[in-house]
Amino acid sequence: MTTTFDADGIVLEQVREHVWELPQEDGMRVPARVLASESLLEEISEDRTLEQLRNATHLPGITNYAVCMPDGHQGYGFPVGGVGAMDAENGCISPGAVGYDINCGVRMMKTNLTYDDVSGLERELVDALFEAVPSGLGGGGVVETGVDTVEQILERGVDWALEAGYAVEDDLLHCEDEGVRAGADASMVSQKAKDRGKNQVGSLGSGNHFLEVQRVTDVYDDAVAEAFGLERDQIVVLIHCGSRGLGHQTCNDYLRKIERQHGGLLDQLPDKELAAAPAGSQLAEEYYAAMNAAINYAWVNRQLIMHRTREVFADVFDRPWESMEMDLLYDVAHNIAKKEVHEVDGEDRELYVHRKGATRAFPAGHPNVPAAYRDVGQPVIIPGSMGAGSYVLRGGENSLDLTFGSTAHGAGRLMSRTQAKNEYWGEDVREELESGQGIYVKAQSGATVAEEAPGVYKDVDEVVRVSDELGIGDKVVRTFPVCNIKG
DNA sequence: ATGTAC
Repeated sequence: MTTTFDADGIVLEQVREHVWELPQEDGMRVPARVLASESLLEEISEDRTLEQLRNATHLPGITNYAVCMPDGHQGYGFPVGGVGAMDAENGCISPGAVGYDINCGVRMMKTNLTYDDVSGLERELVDALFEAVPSGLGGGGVVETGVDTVEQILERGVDWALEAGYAVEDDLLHCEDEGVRAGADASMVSQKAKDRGKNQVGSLGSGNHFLEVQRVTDVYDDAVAEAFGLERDQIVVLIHCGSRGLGHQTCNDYLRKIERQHGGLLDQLPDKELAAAPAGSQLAEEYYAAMNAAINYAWVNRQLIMHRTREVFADVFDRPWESMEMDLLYDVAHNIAKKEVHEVDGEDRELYVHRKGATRAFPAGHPNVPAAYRDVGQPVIIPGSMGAGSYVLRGGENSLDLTFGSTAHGAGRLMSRTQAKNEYWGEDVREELESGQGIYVKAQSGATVAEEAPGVYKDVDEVVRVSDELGIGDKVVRTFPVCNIKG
C-alpha cells in the first residue's frame, strides 16, 4: 500500500521516510522529488512550490529528478530550496534556477571567545557592528570604488581582497573554490551591473541578510566538531549576504537576453520564468561567465564584512583580532550553478548543477572538499531565524546519491513578506526578542524586522532533522543568537 | 533578493 500526499491535485507518492516522488507524466522529462517530513511537506504544499518543481522537470537535459529540499518554498520560476542538474552538453542553464541574488550565501567565522567574554557587552557590540558594517537598501560599502576595481573583484574574487589587505591566506583555504570561481569574465557583466556594484562592495543589503554573533549551545558530534574547531559556549559570527545590485542586475540582464534569443525553447516551457539557454549556445557560455563573476563579487562582499567584523572585535575587546583566533570556518553558496561531474546510471557526466536556496554538502573524501575538512566532510552552515539559532552540519554520505551533493540552506519562509508585515510589527518583534530571549537586534528598518520575524519561518530544527536522518547533511553543532544586525 | 515596478 503506497502512502500518497495529495496537494490540490499534485499527488506525491512516498518512496521511503522523508522521500516523496511526483511520478513522470505529460511534459515532464524526469520525476520530481521532495525531501521532507510530512509536517514540512504540508507547509511546502501551501504555496506554488510543488507546481514550480513539476515545471522544472520540463527543462532540457534535467537529470534523474528535480529535487526540493525540506526548507523549500516558492521562488521566481524555480523553487527556493530546489536542485536541478542539467546536462552540460545537451541540457541548459537557467538564471531562474540560480536565483536573482547570485551567490547569496553564508560564512561562519570562529573566535576563541566564550559566552562569558561577551556577556554584558551585547549592546556595545551590536551598536559597534551596526555602525561599522554598511547595511540596508542602496549604496554604501566597506570600499567605494571604480569600475576597474569591480572588474578585478569579478575575475579574481577573494584573491583581490588578499592583495588589498582585506584577507589573509587562511581565509582563501576555507572557502569553496578557494574564494575564486574559475571561468569568470567581467566583460560579460553589463556596465549597469558594474555601476551598481561600485559602492556596494562590503555591504549586507536588506531582507533576510544579516550579521549575527552567536554562541555554540549544543555539540552533536564531538569528533567532527573538533575537526571544525567548534566547542560548547564558543562565540562565532555568521554573515549572510549576497551579490547585491550587481548580481540582481546580472540575473535580470540575462533573463531578458535569453527570453529574446531562445524564444523557441521558452514557448515549450510551462513558465516563462524558467527561461533557459541551451547548453553550448553563446548565451549559455556568457551567462555562466557572468554568473561566475557575480559569485566572486559576493565572496568579496562577505570577505570585506568579515574583515570589518574583525576590526570591530579588536576595538571592543582592545586586542588584535588574530589573538582572538577569528578564523573563517567556511563559506557556503546558496544560489549558484556549477559544472560538476556526477555519476549517473554508472557513468560520469558533466552537469550544470543548479542549487537555488540549497547548499553543497559534499561528503568526506570528496576531492573538492578543502584539505582541512576532507576527512570529515564539508562544513554546511544552516542559518535559522533571528529567534531560533543555526546549525553547522557536515556533508552526508548519501548526498551524492540523493541530491547531487546538496542539502537545505535555512529554515525556509512560511509566508510572504507582505503577509509577514500584516502579521507582525517590527518594534514589537525586536522588543520580544530582547526581553524574552536576550537577543539584541538592530536594524535599519522596522519593516525588515517584521518581514523576518521568527514566526515567518519554518522550524529549522525539523529541517535539519530531515537532512540528518536522510544522511545528506549530518548535525555537528547548534548555535543561538547573541546579537544581530540587519538591513 | 532588488535604486521594493514594465
